[in-house]
Amino acid sequence: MLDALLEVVVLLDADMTASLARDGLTVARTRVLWLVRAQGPVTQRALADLLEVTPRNVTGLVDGLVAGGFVERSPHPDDRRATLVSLTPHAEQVVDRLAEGHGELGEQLFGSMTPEHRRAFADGLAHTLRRLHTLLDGGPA
Amino acid sequence: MLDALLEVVVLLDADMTASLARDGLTVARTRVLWLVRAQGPVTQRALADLLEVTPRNVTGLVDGLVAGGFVERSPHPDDRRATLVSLTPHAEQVVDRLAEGHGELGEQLFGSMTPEHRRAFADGLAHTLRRLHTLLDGGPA
DNA sequence: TATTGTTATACTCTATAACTATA
DNA sequence: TATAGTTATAGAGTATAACAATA
Repeated sequence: MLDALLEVVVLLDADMTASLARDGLTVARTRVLWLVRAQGPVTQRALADLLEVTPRNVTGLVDGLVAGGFVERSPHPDDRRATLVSLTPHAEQVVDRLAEGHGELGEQLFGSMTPEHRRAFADGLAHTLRRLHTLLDGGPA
Repeated sequence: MLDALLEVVVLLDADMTASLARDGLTVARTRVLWLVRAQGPVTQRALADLLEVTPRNVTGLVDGLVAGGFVERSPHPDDRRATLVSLTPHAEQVVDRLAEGHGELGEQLFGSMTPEHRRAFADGLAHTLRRLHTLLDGGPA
């Protein structure tokens, strides 16, 4: 069963990577866009905390997104050390489309399950998630 | 539901990455070890085909594994162009232990499910896998 | 001619450390 | 002193292209 789950992991990753590549995006950069859309303009420091990644890494991700025309940097109005990152209109469109695709993918993956199967599968996922959180948080180092 | 599945993806990846790091391994290099264990000594060309990765990439992966003492290169007996990659005794031990850990992880994730739940979840995974294969193989480009 | 594996080069994601400008 | 973001440096995974040795 773990093998099936791991195969799902691999295929989902391949599907998402290929899909994003068509828009000139990567998984890591798309996570940034997703956060900025949810939060509105944010500092790079906040992005680093939310992504659980170093500030240096955020610099690189934002550099790539600026070069691709997905985000813009602007000075923070109150703190001259800080930079605000915001979506361009183009990125807003792209991310909206990605959100639609997200819904469609769910429909394609689970839409043909019967309601009972879907509920049973959701239960299994919830169970697995709880176990994984236990492993990662409280598990043996 | 897709969100739960994606969270499982992220956490599983984090768990495996952390676990492998304790042995001085990465996910990509471990895939090589896994294949070599299954196949016996193989050429780098064969590894490139099996991993669906470029030959140049295999050179790098094998370089890293040689440096870590996990694999050895030896000349192919019949084809002087080719190189055979084989596991060191140390790697055999490590991979055996990883295989045990694989079993334990399955037990930790699914062992506390009731048999009916486990079967239902396995069904859901199989369904999802079929849909993913359809998407990736025959899906719209 | 075709194949095996390499060097050369490049891009992405990630990290630590040192530094600048600001708070 | 502390914080925000940068440059400098490094390692890992991935790719294409050119090339040498061999088939």
